[in-house]
Amino acid sequence: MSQPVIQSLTRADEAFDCLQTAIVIGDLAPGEKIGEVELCSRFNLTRGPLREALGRLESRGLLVRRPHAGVKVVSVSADELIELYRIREVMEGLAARQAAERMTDEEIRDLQATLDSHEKMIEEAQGQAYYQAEGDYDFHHRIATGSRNTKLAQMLLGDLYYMVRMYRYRLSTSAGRPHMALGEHRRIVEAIAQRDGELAEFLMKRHINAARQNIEQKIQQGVLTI
Amino acid sequence: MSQPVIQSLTRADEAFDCLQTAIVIGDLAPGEKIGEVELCSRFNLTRGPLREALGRLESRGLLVRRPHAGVKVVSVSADELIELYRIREVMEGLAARQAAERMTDEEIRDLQATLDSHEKMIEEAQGQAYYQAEGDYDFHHRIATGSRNTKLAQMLLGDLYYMVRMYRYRLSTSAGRPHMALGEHRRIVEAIAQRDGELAEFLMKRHINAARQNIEQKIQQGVLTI
DNA sequence: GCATCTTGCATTGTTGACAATCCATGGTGT
DNA sequence: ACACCATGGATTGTCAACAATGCAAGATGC
Repeated sequence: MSQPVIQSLTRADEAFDCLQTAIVIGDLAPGEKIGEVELCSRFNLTRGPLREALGRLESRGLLVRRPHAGVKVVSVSADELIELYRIREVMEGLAARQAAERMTDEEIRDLQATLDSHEKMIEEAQGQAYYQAEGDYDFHHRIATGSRNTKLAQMLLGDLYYMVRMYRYRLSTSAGRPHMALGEHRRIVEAIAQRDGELAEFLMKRHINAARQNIEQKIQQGVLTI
Repeated sequence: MSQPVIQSLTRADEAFDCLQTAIVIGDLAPGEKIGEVELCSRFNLTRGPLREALGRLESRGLLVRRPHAGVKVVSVSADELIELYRIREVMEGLAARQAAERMTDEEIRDLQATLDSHEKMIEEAQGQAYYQAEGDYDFHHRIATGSRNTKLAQMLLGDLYYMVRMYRYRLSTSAGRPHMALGEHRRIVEAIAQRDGELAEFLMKRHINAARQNIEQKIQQGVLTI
């Protein structure tokens, strides 16, 4: 008998999730100053749980809080976004290497199947970059957990990705990039399937490096203002 | 006129600091289950601020919380400690590289002076590994902030170091290691002074790799049980 | 007319009481 | 005697009122 494992979500947890997604999808814009009472009415909470959630969000760096002065959503500059990608590069490189060493054969097959479905999506929904963005997230998510490195996965999934996703809805990937990214994903998985950790790390680093350059280019062209 | 910048610390901040240091120095042992009221009386707080602090600590991974069942200090296994060092390796490698590119000349001079004082300490207090441990922390701290990568510094200083320090008081570094570590530090700073980011990264990675192997060895020898 | 100080208001921080949940102990039935 | 269920106690989660602090608007002096 599998236990239900409902483990009654506490209000603070709900508040945390709500706020986090609200920030990530841009419902709460970066730099926006928000009052506690306003948030309470908006999410049907009382201030107790809300404050606990705010504390958690703050320690994760999604919002900043000055005593008696209020709380506002963090706004990362273009430079900081680039720095985020530099961090991703080394951390996900490590994740890929450890994933190559530790993922089960079944997980790898699943990953390959995932890429197949992504390919289909890209072909069918030509130009619909959204799927690719979600797919990209899915891919990196699996590698992070596949590393079997608890803290690494926690830092990637709990900290970095949320900050990156904050800006994803503005970063409509450029025309040819989804196809290219898929190819890079394919090669990474190939390396993992061959249990070649060193190669997987190298390819992953290059993959994220390319994504970073893509963004950097757009910022310089003025296409993307942050 | 430099502003006082007292910015009234809130009770929750105090609570957070108190608990964090209590956990780090081992006053609250890993795995120990702790009640809220007990903590309140121990640190002279009320439950409101305490709970907010607990939330923050939880999201940083220093303690785990099950709804209605209490909170206990996280206990990291030997394997997880090793994994922590793997993460440090890549992240601090990046920090060293960026520090080499961005630290001011003054900061570098300060860093060199710091190493000089460490050397003195090691010579004078032969065997007193504590200073070395603190010194080691100081060194890595400066490099992290010197990287000018806000998020990177935040992740290193706010997450990883605290977890590593939890176990530092047990990891009395072995006999010859302080001297060797100091030499490694020297070479890293040298590379930074020459603005050779690539070399700084390489040396830092090797430095942390050596520390990891040192711990791994001790665990295998059974000297260190976690 | 401009700057500075003061006062009032709005917002955050804190507190203690109340409600909901879990754990353990003791009882009962088989 | 063992297992299961029920009840009591303790602990956590939640709430609403109170206190403290910062911010802004208005008044006053230069």
